[in-house]
Amino acid sequence: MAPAVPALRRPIVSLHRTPPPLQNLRRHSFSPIPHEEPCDPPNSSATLLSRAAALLNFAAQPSHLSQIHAILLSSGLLRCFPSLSAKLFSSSADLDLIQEARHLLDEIPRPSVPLWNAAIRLHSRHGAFADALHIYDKMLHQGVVPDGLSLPPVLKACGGLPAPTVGRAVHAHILRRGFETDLFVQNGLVAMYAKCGQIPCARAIFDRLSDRNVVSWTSIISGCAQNGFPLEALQIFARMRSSSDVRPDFIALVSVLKAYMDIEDLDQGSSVHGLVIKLGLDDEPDLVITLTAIYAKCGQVRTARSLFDRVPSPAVILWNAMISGYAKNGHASEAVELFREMIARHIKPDSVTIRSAILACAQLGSLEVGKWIEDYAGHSQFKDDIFVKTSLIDMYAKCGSIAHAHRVFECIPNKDVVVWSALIMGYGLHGRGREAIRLFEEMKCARVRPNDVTFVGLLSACKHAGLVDEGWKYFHSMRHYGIEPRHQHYACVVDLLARAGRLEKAYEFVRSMPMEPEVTVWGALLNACKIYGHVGLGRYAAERIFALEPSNAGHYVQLSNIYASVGMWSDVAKVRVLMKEKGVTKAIGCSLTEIDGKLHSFRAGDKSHPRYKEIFEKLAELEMKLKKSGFVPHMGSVLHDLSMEEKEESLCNHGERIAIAFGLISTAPGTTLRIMKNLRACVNCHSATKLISKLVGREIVIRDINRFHHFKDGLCSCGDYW
DNA sequence: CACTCCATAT
Repeated sequence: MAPAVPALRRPIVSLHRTPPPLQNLRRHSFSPIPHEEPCDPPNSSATLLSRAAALLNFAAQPSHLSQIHAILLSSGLLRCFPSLSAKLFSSSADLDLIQEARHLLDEIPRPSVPLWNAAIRLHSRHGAFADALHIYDKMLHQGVVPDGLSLPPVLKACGGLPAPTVGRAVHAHILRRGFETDLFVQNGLVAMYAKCGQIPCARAIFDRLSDRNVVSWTSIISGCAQNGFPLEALQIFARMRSSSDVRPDFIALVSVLKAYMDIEDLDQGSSVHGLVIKLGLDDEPDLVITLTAIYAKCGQVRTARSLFDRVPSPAVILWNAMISGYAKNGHASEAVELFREMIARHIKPDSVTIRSAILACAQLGSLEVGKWIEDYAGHSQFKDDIFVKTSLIDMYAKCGSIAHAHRVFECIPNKDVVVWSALIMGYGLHGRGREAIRLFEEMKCARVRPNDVTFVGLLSACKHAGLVDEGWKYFHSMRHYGIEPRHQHYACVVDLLARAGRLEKAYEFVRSMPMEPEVTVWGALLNACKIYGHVGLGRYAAERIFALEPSNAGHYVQLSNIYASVGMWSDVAKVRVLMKEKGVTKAIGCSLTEIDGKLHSFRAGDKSHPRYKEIFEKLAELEMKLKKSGFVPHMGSVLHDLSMEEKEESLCNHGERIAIAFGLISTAPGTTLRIMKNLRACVNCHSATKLISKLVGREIVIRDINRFHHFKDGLCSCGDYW
């Protein structure tokens, strides 16, 4: 069978014009391969053969190689000189041309062991594990005896399979062949078992090693770190430091940092940073990437950025670490900005970059920037990437346009469970629970199996829409799918029960949980207690929360609101004192709105905007209209009795309303206003906005920290429960 | 021979 030869755009003669190989060839005058005589030589074949053999040494680009391949085929040389096939094979392997190498291997009558090894290594290195194993199998079937270099890539391929079955067979094979003393093979075994999740096996082999080099230690450490055992990884690293004089190299430290990243221990992580510097490895690109990632992931974006900035031309992965670090830690605009800088510098993003940039847009909440990124992704080579599409669905939902999210969804040919879950979650965010349920049912009809995240989406959709009975039913259907409910699921049910006013039942439900309730669960109870003014239970839930998460200001505010709703002012004051004692400060309320592709941010009584005079005129007009139609501030008495904290709350209302006023004067009548805020919607503001939507005949879409509120004709999509 | 960045979750 002839190997596939790519179509040539230019005539073959152009090869002879390609300067470097030919010039080199003339200068060095390579001798022809002596012992092989052409069987039926075409014209001047000896010259061609010598040139071809030499050219292969210089084939530095796939296009060179395929042209040489074409010459050899069309001239008949390949058929006459089998040695050229082997040479062609090695060149293809060196250039990572897997397909080409694979075809050539089949053409070679009796490949040597190094040739087999090269073929296995090539496939293994590129993740073509099944192919690598297939080639190994074929080698054995031809009676070829593998050497010590054959097995490490075979083991690597076994490690890429989900089950250790094949790996065990190869292990047995190794013992039979007597390779068990080869350190490289041993290291390969350790890594293989660790990757298949067989950590005890990996450790057993590692422990029995009489001689351990840096790769042995690295294999077991990274095996643990990469497979969900960060603590074991760190424990072994400690043993490496104390009981051996093997110096960790950059790869070992990358894995150690990854383990600290997983347990989010930045303190220890930065002490490893110290070690990195001490060992003089701080310019090692992979370590810079991992260090940047750990700082960014733990919220130290400035430190991460300073590492990033020290690198003159960062690799794509480093850009990714920085961009996703920004996106995940509330620095969405920096993430988008950095992504733009990357494009401006003509650095080609990969699919991870694009996904991180889309995530940043989702956090940013700007529909305009969101459309821009979709356009960008649509023109990239990742336009059909299901991961990219999934994040677009999430992004559009979080940017307030469920219609856009649905459009992306519709265009995905083979929707997997994550795609469905993302849209279900999106409908839930917008309070459209019925549609979320319909989607869920459609998904089941499409024979896609829901997972635990699907149920988080579905139950939170029921929660946001107040579909109590449906939520209860779906919660209990989880077990039919063999899904064990987790905290988020319990939290949704607690919320649903409490919403229906069944606080006692909700508490009973919390007590019946098979695990220790976490903040989300108590938080749901606390929220409901605020709605129903249930002081006793609210206080209890708050105490549990404070024990678990003492520095989150939102919880203190909730408790304070419960006291306020029933007029317990002295307790409100006590909460304030408690906050001061613990050094907890409330996040400053901030509302954003986007006009003509530009984001405008408004804070407490903000007068910094260039058009603030017009804005405040509009605001006064709105206040008057509200008063005229009988609007009474809901928490008037609260404001009267409280100082700092509630004042802030009231100012936050202003911030939101300033954004509305600004939107009204900046857009054509009837345009939907879109506003994002960093806190949850507050009662006073919420009822005012409902009325405003009616008074000015506008649809107002507000994204708070938890969900969307669609205000229209005096009503809100949340049904006044959030 | 060993390694880093990654979509869906209150």
